[in-house]
Amino acid sequence: MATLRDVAILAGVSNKTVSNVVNGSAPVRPETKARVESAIAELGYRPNLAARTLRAGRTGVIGLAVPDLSYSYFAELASAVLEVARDAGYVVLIEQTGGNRQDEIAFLTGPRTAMMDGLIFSPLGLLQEDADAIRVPYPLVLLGERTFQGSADHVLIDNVAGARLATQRLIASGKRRIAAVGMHGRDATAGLRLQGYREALDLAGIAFDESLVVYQEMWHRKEGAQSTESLIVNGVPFDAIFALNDELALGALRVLVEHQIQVPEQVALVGFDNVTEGQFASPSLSTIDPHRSEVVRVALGALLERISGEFSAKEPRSFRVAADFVQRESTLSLAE
Amino acid sequence: MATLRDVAILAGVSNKTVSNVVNGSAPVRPETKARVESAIAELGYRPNLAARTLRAGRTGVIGLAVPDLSYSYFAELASAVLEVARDAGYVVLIEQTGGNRQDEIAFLTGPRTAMMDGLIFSPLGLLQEDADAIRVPYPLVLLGERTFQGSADHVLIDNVAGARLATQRLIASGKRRIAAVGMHGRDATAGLRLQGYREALDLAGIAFDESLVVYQEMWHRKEGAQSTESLIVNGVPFDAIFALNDELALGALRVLVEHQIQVPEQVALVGFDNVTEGQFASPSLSTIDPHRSEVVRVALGALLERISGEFSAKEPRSFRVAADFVQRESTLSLAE
DNA sequence: ATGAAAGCGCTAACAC
DNA sequence: GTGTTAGCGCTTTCAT
Repeated sequence: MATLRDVAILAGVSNKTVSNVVNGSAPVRPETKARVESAIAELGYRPNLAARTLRAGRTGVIGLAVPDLSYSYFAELASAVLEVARDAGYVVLIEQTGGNRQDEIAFLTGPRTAMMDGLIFSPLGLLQEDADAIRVPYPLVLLGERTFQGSADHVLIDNVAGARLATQRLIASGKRRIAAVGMHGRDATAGLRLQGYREALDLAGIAFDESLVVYQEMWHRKEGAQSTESLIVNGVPFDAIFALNDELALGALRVLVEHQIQVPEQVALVGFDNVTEGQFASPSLSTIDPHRSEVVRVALGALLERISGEFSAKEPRSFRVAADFVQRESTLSLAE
Repeated sequence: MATLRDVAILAGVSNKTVSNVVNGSAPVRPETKARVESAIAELGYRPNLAARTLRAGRTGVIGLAVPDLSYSYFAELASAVLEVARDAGYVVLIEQTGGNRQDEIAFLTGPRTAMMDGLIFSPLGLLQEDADAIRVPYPLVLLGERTFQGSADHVLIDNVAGARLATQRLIASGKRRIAAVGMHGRDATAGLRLQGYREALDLAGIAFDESLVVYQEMWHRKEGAQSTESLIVNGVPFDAIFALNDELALGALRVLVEHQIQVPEQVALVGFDNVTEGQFASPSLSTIDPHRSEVVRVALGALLERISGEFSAKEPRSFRVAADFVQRESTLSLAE
């Protein structure tokens, strides 16, 4: 591999001049520049990033850590991060944490974060008491709902309001026995979404019925299917389902259709996340749109401000991104 | 940020000793080791990757370039790459090329590949005559069907055989008017899959009917829906659809259901890729499984051999991974 | 506008 | 087992 020095020798100039040509850091006489450029072409010279990084102290790499890229939601999130980061001149290192607490903590301080200028982290297993774990020696932006005390910036997704909205739409369309699918204590998201659900019931004066809450640790299509199956098998009467995410909803839909239950007439259905797939289900899936691209824009903006030092106050910042309802075929449309 | 030198001074030892402790490169007396370790902890020392890389000449980063991560297929592929690469001690930089030729070529030699020890590249727009473009100064493994002359290793997905198989299953179940959805000249994949389709027709003595081929540049659900809509609107009689990928198939399914066409009785449907989503469609989607995880295993294996120099012959290698049929509800099951 | 030289933090070769 | 030292390739003063 040719080095900058090789280019300098071939072009008959010094290191500095080559560097100036490569980086445009200082004006170079046109003829000198031409000589240098042809030497670069001849040798197939490419700047060594490691050396540049060693000098500059930054790598141009940001990290994105998500539980699992094979979930539509995180894949679409990652796609958005890649796009925005590229515009800012960064490359992105993606990491799958598996969503469990141990691995998430280990990752944060492990060697795999070593070359990142900063990290966008969508945690799942991390608990409130892990506030220490996120005190890391690089800029960090958390995605999601958790408000750790005094450490990293985070972008809050409006889980409570979104869930409330979803449930309210079901209620407004005349549904009363609304099942909530996907509750668990594994992470905060589930609890917050259930809270929104309960708030909507309260506001409408509908009693909360524990038998309508289906617990699931995982949020895949499979669990959505199982949950719905169990509601049916157990003979629990219900006229709507609020699935805590879209994948659960799509699994539920599959089972409803199998049982020839009319959606939305007999049972209406709403998910959460607005993954693309929901548009093409039959019937198409009503959902809560958490505005992924806005979340990404805000998160990356905050991260880049931290990296550049443009924003350097110690106190962490919170940004809240609103969520809204997307009406599709799986819920009755409200008369205007 | 503390450096190795700082640690050495605090522990009262030399650089080398600290390095030995950090890397286990040579035995260190337990008490010395303990002193070094406590100095590391006290200073919060983390090795500087750039410096290490500059010395060692490798970064521990591999790249993965795909057209777009928001396609289920590529997201699931990426997820597999991340997993296997992690086991091999590598981190992964993911890049979205957009699938067009210009950007793909520019990316290959651009600065964004500079820190990669090697690259796994799933091209779309690249043409046969771009063989030069893939002569890059780092190990490269191509995913897909293209056989560029004398340059990079590649892992071939068995498009022709897979498509033939899909079509044969439809024929065996009694279908005769099989539409092929998603043909185009944009990349080789479409042509190869159509070739497999035609081979199956020929073998069964069914005449190829151009009116059953629907052209689409893109392979999203949306185009699958449009294609099916157009077949119906144009009054083309058909009793089966072979969609060139699963997303097209899922879009097609949506329209079939909308029109209350019985699947598979009136129209059977097969896709290609075996994305998870197909299992939960109603009816579930029969498809060709290209064995993604095997593809990834082979590709990464080849790449790592090139990176380590374990395999250094100039001639590029080809690896072929078989594809097979997955029977689900969208095709009639064959009596045994 | 260009050159000389120092040094970013680490590892490896070589001494002791 | 441990210390000394040279240099990986680049950018960046500081001269000229």
